[in-house]
Amino acid sequence: MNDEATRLQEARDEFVAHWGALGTQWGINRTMAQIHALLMTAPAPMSTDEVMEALSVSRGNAHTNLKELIAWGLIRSVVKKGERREYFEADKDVWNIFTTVAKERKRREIEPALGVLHQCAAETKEMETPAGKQFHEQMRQLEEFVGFASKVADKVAGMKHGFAVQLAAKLLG
Amino acid sequence: MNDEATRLQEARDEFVAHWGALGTQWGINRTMAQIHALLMTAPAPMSTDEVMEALSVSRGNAHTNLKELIAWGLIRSVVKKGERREYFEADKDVWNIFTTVAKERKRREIEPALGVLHQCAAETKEMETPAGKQFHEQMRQLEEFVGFASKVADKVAGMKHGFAVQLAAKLLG
DNA sequence: CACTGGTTTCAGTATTTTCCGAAACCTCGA
DNA sequence: TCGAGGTTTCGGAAAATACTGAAACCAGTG
Repeated sequence: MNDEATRLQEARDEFVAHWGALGTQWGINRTMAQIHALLMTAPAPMSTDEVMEALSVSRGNAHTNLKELIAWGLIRSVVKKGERREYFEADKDVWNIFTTVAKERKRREIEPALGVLHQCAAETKEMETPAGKQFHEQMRQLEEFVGFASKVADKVAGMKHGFAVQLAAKLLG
Repeated sequence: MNDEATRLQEARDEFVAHWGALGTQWGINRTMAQIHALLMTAPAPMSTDEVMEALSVSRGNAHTNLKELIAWGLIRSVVKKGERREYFEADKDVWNIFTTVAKERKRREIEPALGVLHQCAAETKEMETPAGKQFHEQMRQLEEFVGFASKVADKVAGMKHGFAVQLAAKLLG
């Protein structure tokens, strides 16, 4: 039954590979997504060298993306006592992962958009011509909506898991 | 007061430029995002040549991205009667834009992920070792969550604007 | 049927992003 | 202060993506 170990390894490799491919779909670089997949399914924290080995990537690449994952808050480094090197482990709780990603995406995608829309709306506030009014109105509506989305994202990302499930259940019911 | 026309033009250019930059942040190509911004703020439908002119891009580029926007459902082509060439106009309703984007993103980001997770979970369903069980459990949880997200996305994208506002108001209140 | 105005495709080029590999850099213990 | 083990940085190579320009194509009209 050592066969099972092999099949597990295969399944894990598959997961890592596909998750990496998916990552590129959503504008996350492949290596970063792969490392995340790897650590999410690791039975124990892994060192930089283990990651390099498992994914066949260079030290520089592994390092950059480990730091990036830390910056996102998706993994953290742990120090095994008596050891000098760093080990990394991923948060495995799906709800935590979700809220972390949601917060980050909000910061990167929603907030800059709000800034642009707000400015464009402000600049055209006083316009009198139909064209000016129409443009302003479009900006205002977009700003309103995106601002709204921003608030919703905050709210959801701040929820505890149980509460979110309850809410969603009601929504879907 | 022709000055207002100038300022409006500047504001619009700014919007188009920034929206394009934002687009790249979310994995949408710059030109596509710019064309969308342009058409969202156009007082009337525009032809391919007008788009090329306004953004200083090649015909091929304009054409490709116009088709892509049509494929997403964010713009549509209209034929002015008596004219031979195609004109394009964007849906300007923010809620429509949102649901359209949401549907497309779900299709591109959520559905493929579900497939991968489902397969990895299935492949490890019968495993007996702790490592195998743990991996399976992780896949199962991810699949469950993503499936859930998928349903929520459907539900929200299918809502009428008014209803969504009502719901969100309750959520934020 | 051939001309005109318009659309679509695509090979090659430019730009952007990602990755490697190696050197520079820390930090602790001897 | 040196050396070993480990981390960080970064210039340039490689890969992926976007864009151009021009040719092929298509549909009405004279």
